[in-house]
Amino acid sequence: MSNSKTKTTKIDLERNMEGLAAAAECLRILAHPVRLRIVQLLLHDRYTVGEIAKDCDVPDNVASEHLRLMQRCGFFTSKREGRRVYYQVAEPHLENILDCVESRFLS
Amino acid sequence: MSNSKTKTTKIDLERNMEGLAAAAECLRILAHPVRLRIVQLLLHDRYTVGEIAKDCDVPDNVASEHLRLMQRCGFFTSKREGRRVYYQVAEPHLENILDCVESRFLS
DNA sequence: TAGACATATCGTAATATGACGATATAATGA
DNA sequence: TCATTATATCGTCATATTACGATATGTCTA
Repeated sequence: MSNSKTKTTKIDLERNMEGLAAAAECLRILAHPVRLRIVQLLLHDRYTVGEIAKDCDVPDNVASEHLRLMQRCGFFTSKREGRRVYYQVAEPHLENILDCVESRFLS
Repeated sequence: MSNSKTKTTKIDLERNMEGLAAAAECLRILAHPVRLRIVQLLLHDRYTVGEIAKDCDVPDNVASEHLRLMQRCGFFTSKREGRRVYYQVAEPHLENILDCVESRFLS
């Protein structure tokens, strides 16, 4: 097991595991077909709950729950305008991750 | 909702959703701290079940189950040598995805 | 202010996931 | 062959996730 080229301290390993734990949480959020679709949409423009629900073919409350989940972990922000609420991307790394996903699964 | 620049057919949308469904499955597999650690390890070298279990600080059978899961979805292959079984990466895109993850969560 | 519309939240039931202990299989060596 | 080591599999329980219907909240307009 000691075939690594660079020295790694116990602190480094702890940091690494903490980072991976945080990453796993975010990936779990992302790991849902409707939520991936929502990310895809919001990377191109902002949308209301209703628009997203219609595009994804799910009830409004389900769309709202997905959006809340992703807002909680920092992916999106929302802004009410009248009776509508617009969501938009807040986490810049989402673009990179979706690029990876798309290059593997959509070609 | 019709503010897209390029035309998208119904077929395209179906393909897209299918791709996203497949992506979601893979992301679910990836979305676990121990499994992310295993991917990290195997991207650098091949390892046995026991080595992985020790590094990740989990029982051997748990490591074995994680490895089986990731082998089932095509991430890894395994090769027995004597009583040991070596696992190694089979899916080249794992490197890209882990790069994304690391650039966001380990810096 | 009443009703309609858009969104959010809550309770719940079905299903999936994760970890564990026990046991099974495979390979080695005494 | 028997004991040991390495890995795999199984049954099970605790917990997490998801979707759904019902209801609540916020906003607009008649």
